[in-house]
Order: sequence, then structure tokens, then C-alpha cells
Amino acid sequence: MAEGLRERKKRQTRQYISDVATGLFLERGFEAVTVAEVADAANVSVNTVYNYFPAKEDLFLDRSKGVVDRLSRWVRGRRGGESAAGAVLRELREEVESVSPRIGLMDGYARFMGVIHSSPALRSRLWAIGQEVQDNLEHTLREETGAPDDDPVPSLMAGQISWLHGTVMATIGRRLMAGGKPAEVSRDILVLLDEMEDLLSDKVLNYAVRGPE
Amino acid sequence: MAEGLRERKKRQTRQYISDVATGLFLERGFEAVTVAEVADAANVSVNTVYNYFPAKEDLFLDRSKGVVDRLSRWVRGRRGGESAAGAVLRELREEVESVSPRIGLMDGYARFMGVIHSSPALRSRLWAIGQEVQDNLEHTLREETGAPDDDPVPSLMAGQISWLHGTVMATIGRRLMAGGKPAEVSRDILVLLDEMEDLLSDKVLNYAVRGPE
DNA sequence: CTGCAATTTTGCAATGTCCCCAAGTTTTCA
DNA sequence: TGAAAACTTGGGGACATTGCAAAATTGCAG
Repeated sequence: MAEGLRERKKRQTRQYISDVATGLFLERGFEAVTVAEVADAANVSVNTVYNYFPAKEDLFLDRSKGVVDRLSRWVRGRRGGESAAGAVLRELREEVESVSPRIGLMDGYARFMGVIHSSPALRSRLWAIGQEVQDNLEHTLREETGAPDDDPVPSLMAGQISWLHGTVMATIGRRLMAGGKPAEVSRDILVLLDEMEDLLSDKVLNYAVRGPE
Repeated sequence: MAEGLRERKKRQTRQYISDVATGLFLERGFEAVTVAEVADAANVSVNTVYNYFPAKEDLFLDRSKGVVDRLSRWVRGRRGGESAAGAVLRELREEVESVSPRIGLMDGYARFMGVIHSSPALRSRLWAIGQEVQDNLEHTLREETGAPDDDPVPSLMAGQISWLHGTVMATIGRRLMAGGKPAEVSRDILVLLDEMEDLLSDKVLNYAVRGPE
């Protein structure tokens, strides 16, 4: 067995604490719930909470872990003849068209974003995650293109592509908080994506094109 | 008299506290200095510090206040035949060419950025300021172009132009922290500006062009 | 100049996040 | 089954931030 009972129990405890905390935050807001309350509700000590989560914000934004390498993954998986930005645009369109909960297109995400929106600490954390996404992407672009460390272009490209992704995510959040239904927002975002693609220069749209397979 | 003695004294106290705090932070780092120490060094009580500054971070980033409407000012002051992005590019080039301390091109800015860099709290605040710059710009663009509130284009344009500004500021900080001299960094940034302008599409470069005077 | 009202400053107490350490407890594995 | 390793917990504490009411200052009218 690749995983002992101990590991399983740890994951379970961690997940339980995060779930309990998320429930409380969704119900009463981030600042209004103390870590002590979370610990109580999860039947563990405050120290145990901090044993699993470095900071209170991580109790709520734990699930965003799958996001940090999203752009890198998409770029690495780009098709033959497709550029980095092209792959991201395509993947985004696919997620949006399928009204995927992975990008927040689901009922309940509005309340989730609402909690983040009303807490400076959570907003910071979200920004930090976005930064991480961008840094990872820059690193991937350097690998994929073999650009030297002092070449600023991969950094600029990562900035543009992250802007694309970040703007889409932010807009989805805003529209849902304004009362839009996922299906409606999905349609709006597809239009937004066309507008954004229009705003990008050919330099960006043709960066890091993968040779035909 | 437009201003009483009381007002003057308040401004003076505020400035003094900020100066003392900045000195301590530059010397020992942001987290290593407590608010109590700042208060002591400034001969006031902790409550007085909080009377002037909403949070510890504001003690260090107080001077950045002149930045929040920078892009708006530049865009509003664009010349006849000049676009929003064009004006920002021109103003940036002027500041960079003149090695202006307003954009951090000065000895000592490296240490300043170093303090920010090593404190998550300060980095967040800096990001928040950048967000404010962008929001102001978006508002200005809507005013200048008369775009309706539901038109997403001004928001996208503000995003692109802020990206320009933010990337320049971040790069200046990075280069200076890496040991570059202001004059050298100035030259590098001019090259960077050319590269960035190259990356922007005509849609962006020709947005909100002011009619000939 | 003096005294009062407005404004500031300060002390004190409290809350909440987060860290550190030492003392249990539980799980793993020889 | 008996350590050794890994978790959990209680206690203590540093520090940012806030609320409140007393105390010190200041502006200004008389």
C-alpha cells in the first residue's frame, strides 16, 4: 500500500477542518469567524488547525491549490501549431462553454466570491495565488522556449497571458456576485474572450508556437 | 488664514511619525520593528500612531499616496492626437529618461523595495495601491470616452495600461535590488518600454485618441 | 489674559492571529 | 510488544488593532 493509515487520517482531518471552516465562513463571513470557533466546531485544538494550515486564509482558499499550475499545464499541453496564448484561450473557451465549476461557473460560487470580496486578507491571498500562477507560467515559458534568464520577453508574455486568465476569473466572480446565472455568465464571458483576443497583438498570439507534430 | 495652527501641527506630527517609522523599517526591516517601538521613537503613544495611520503598513507606504491618480492624470493630460496608452508611454519615457525619483530611479530605492519585498503585508498593500491606480484609470477612461457602465472595454484598456505601468515599476524595483545603478536601469527600462509597446496591439495603442486641438 | 469648549493624546483592557515549547497520545514497525 | 516517530494539546506569549474614558492641549471668545 502506497499510503498508511496515518496519511489517510491526516488528509481526512485536514479536509474536515477545511470543510467546517468553509461552512462557517460562507455562513457568517471570514472575519466574523475566529480560528478558535473553527477549532471548536471541528473538535480539534487551535494548535492543530495551525498545524495543517499556515494561516487562517488557507482554511478558505485551500481548494484553489489546483489553480497554481493551471496556465503552465495548459501551455505545456498546447497542440502542434498552437501558441501559448492560443492554448490558454482555447482551454478557457472550453471551460466557459461547458460552464465548468473549475472556473467558478456554478451556483454557490457567488457567495464564495462574496466572502473573499469582503475580506482584505482573502483578497490579498487571492492576488498572491495569481502571482504564483504567473510566476509558474513564466518559468514554463522559459523552459519551453529556451529563453535566457535575462530575456524579459517571457516575463512580459506571462504577464499578458495571466492578465487574460485573471480578468476572466475576476469578471466571472463579479458577474455572479451581481446575480448572473452561470449559464448567462458563460455566454457573456465568451464574448469577453473574443474582445480580449482582439486586444492582444500578434506578437502575443504567436508566441511560443509549438511546431507541427 | 486657510489653515490653523492645529492643522499644521497635526500634519507635522503625522509626518514625523512616518519619518521615524520609515527610518526604523529601512534599518531593521518591517516585521522586526513593532508599532510600540515606532511610537516610542517618535515620543507618542501607540494610540496616537493608530490615530494617524490605519495600519502599520501605512507608516511605510504613506508617500506612495501621490501614485494613485498618476495614470488618470497622465491620460487626462494627453495631447491632441494622442491615445491613452500613448500618453502613458510618453510620460513613462520622460520619467525614465530623466532618471526621476518619482518612479524610483534614485539611490536608496533599492533598500526601500527590499523592505517591501521581504514583507508579505507590504507587498499586499503595494498591490492594493496598484489596484486603486487601475480603478481610477478605468473611471477616467469611462469619463473620457463616455462609454456606458456595462461596456467592458474601458476595464480591459485600464488593465492593459496598468500592466504597462506596473511592469515598469516592478522591473525598476527588481533591477535596483539586483544592484543596478539608476542610470543603468534607466537605459534598460527604455529598451523594455520599446518591447512593451511592441507587444501592445493597435487597438490598445489607439484607444481614446484625443481629437486634434 | 483667562476660562471654556473642542480636539488630541494617552492609559488600560481586550480580542484575535500566530508562534513556541513541553507533555501527552496515537500510529508504525522492527 | 516495545520503542521510535508523528500528532495533538495546553499553556504562555508576542504583537497588531480597537474601544473607551480620563487627561492634557489648543483655539478662541470675552
